[in-house]
Amino acid sequence: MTSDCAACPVRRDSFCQTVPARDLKAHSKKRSFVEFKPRQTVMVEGEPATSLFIVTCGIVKLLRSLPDGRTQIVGFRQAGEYFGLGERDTYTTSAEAISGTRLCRFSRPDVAAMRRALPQLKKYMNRESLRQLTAAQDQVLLLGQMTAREKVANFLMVYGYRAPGDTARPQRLAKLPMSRSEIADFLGLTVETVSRMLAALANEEIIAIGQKTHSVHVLNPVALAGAARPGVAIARHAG
Amino acid sequence: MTSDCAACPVRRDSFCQTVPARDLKAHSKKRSFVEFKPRQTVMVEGEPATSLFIVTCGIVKLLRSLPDGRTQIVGFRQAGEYFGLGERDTYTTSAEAISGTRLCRFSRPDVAAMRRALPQLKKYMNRESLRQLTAAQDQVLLLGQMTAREKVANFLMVYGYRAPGDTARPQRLAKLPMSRSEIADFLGLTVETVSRMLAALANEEIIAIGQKTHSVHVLNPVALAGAARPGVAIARHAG
DNA sequence: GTAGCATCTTGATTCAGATCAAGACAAACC
DNA sequence: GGTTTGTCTTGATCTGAATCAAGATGCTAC
Repeated sequence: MTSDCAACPVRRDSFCQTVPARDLKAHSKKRSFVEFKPRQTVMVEGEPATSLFIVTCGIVKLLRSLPDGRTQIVGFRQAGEYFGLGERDTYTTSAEAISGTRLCRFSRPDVAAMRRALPQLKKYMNRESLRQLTAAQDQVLLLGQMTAREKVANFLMVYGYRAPGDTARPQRLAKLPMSRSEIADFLGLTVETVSRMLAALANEEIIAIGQKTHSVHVLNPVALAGAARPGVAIARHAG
Repeated sequence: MTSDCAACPVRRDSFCQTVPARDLKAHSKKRSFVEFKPRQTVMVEGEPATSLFIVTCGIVKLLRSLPDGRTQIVGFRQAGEYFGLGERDTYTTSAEAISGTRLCRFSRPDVAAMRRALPQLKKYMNRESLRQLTAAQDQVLLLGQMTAREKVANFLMVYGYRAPGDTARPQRLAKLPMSRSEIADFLGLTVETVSRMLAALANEEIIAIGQKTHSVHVLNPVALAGAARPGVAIARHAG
């Protein structure tokens, strides 16, 4: 169950840390790993909800769509987080791999059995769904009240984390795993506006944008926090 | 535990239906009812999270604020629903009574004891937090992608429910419990825009607005659903 | 009654962000 | 190499909703 991808940071309180792989194995009959390439669909909104997915490696986006094609990303899921089974017997979101992704898939009865047998798993899932609720409320505040500049700054505060082991000066951020249009769909903006806001922040020397890779480097974390409004941040992995 | 206010509809799967009052009483040592007047504050974002509240009667709004005063309503809670204790050890939202409200308050240890002793309560709370998550994602889609007109139409589809026993023709909706400014804070709009959109819908004879009470009457549910975009609706009691 | 205050509506104007349009740049292919 | 294709950036213009500003209406108190 542990991530075998050194680049994927796993939260300390995550699934993998809470429930050792061997315990899961003992109680799950149909556990199976699934791999997804970038842009590949994992599940589709409205289809029967049969599986619970746990991210082992990579990053997945959860999305909701309107009939006319407008799409909103309601959250991201990273290593150690789960998605899939929820309130209803159909999936309430679609899911798509952003980077190359490895997921652990459990059938509904397996999940029920494991929840019964492993109290620490049940506890983890309850805590995690509360965390996802708080993150979704963060996103509601962001979408409902913030300006485009504030939205982008907040996004960078949360998702522009430094890669582990990166000690370079000036402080630099890892290449964002998501594209400009994914950032836009998450923030309720257009690609053009996201690009303009990044350009503006770069112009103020708060960030620098990599010439070739489009990666984002934070030059002035304090000013970035100011642009995001102090005391306000969306939780990582909103959802 | 049952609502003693006939006007407050209680969902069939709600707290009150799931867990009989006597069972709760047996396991809770410090259970107490609290009453709130309209506009009275129940809890404040950032303060230590000590209580879980269950709405017995009335309606409560949950809100998040930015340092500069901008406020976003992240959800409403009605009879049979709970709020308060969540992911963190401080409240992540403030709560304020909209109508006159009666709440049932439980201390943290009492909640833990009851969850241990009453499996149906634990199950209800898990289900309910998943429902609140789905509702919050509905709101994210609404805030991120919908126009003002669509937002207001969706809101009416969900919160403009018919009062029980109201069989009048033409179909009429109960007076909305929340003010225009509360609708605005929930939809990420301004009061003026909400008022204008309601006026526009009234002008198209999709709804009628009560002259004295500002209550909203639906004249043409089909057209209203059209304005909200078919197949898209925010779940009641978004949260 | 009417005075005071809060809420709601309506109109005029402004502006942030969307839309439309054109290039710039990069990775993938032959 | 050159061509194709997709993503990103930049500029010009448009527009939906915010803002600013009056009024209208309703509620409460006296």
